[in-house]
Amino acid sequence: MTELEKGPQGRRRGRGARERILGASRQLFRAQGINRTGMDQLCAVAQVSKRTAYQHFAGKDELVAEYLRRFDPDAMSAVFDRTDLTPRERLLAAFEVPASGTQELTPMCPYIAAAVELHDPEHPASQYARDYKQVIAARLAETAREAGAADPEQLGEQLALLLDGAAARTRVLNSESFPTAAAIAAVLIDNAIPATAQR
Amino acid sequence: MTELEKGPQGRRRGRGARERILGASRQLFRAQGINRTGMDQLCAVAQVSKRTAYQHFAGKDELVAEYLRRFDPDAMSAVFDRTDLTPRERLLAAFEVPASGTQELTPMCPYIAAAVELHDPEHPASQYARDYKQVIAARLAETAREAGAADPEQLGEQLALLLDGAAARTRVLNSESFPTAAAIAAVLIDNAIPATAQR
DNA sequence: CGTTACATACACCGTCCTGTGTACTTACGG
DNA sequence: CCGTAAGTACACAGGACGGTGTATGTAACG
Repeated sequence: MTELEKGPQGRRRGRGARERILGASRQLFRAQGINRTGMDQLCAVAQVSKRTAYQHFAGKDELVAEYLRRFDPDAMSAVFDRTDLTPRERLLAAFEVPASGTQELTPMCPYIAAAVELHDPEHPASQYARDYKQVIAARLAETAREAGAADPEQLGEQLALLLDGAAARTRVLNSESFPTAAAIAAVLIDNAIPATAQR
Repeated sequence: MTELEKGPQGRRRGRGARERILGASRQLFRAQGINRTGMDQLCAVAQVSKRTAYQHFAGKDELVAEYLRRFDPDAMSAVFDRTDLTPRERLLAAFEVPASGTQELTPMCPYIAAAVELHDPEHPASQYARDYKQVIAARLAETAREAGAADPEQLGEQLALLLDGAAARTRVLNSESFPTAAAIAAVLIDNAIPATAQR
């Protein structure tokens, strides 16, 4: 399952090596973690020769960084760019569990996972993870401002912390924690928006 | 620095091998992570021969599990067993940054770090991490009950999520997040305790 | 057609890792 | 004082890992 599109014949390969490598990265880094995924296995899944992989990426570190960059390049625009919701509803929508019908857990936020696994704040991927987290906090703050929060920066940082807490806790406990985070978020949002701004 | 107590002469070693191994684990797993710490290096720091290490621990996995078990065996009793504080104050004290005068960050919660690094929910250390997190949530819930919270279980789970969020976010952003978590905790606690129970 | 950029197969290097085998030394306790 | 348990030194197996060298193939495009 999750076979990663395969051509008519068993033989596929051919031209799109870079994309196939990044696809395999998403699959394997999520399923096994970064450190436990060797380049050999990754190339096998991607149906790409090892040589080709190293012609596209200077090393595994660069591949990991690119994997993170590709993961959510527009920073949860599926939530923040929704025009059918009020700002307040958008803030709450950020905590909705994406998993639809399946029974599987929300996967660990890959940015946190990478920062922990790589364990080096100077690693390009760690730096990007930091940037991403700050962008998300900024977008939350911006939306909080639109919602009329008294201190939007603070509310943004608080909601960002809730997202990370839910991600970490879901991973450690092996059970969904986003509903708890959503409940907290509701309290914080109502507390942060002055009564005069609510409708 | 953090030299790990050294005897009068440079030669130390001798009898307390097991404890020295666990001491070195604490030091190195924290500083470098579990996967990036080899048994060779660990034995060198512990001043223990590799053979001795494997006579005390069946393998690295068992050592990691024991490292976690030894880390905080009484589940934050320094916070929860304080008799000089009201239950409400104890709940807030859980978010105080332990670092006193130093400028270093709160280190990543080793239980989350282990669960992410090992990446296997069946690993003994991952199971213990899960247990530990549940114990902490239970102690928070118990304290919440003493403080008169309307739904102590829920408040306990919420505060536990805040702790994990602060830990994860501190690690990713490389800047202290516990104050933010403490601010949220204060809001949640005041919201959860009925006015009649407050004083 | 021929050029060129992309991809492949496959062997291989050096390094690190967990873990073991063996033979030797030290120190405590009865 | 001797037996036993604890620790030591050191080499090495066996595998995974990241990464490279080389020579070959092939599809697209001018």
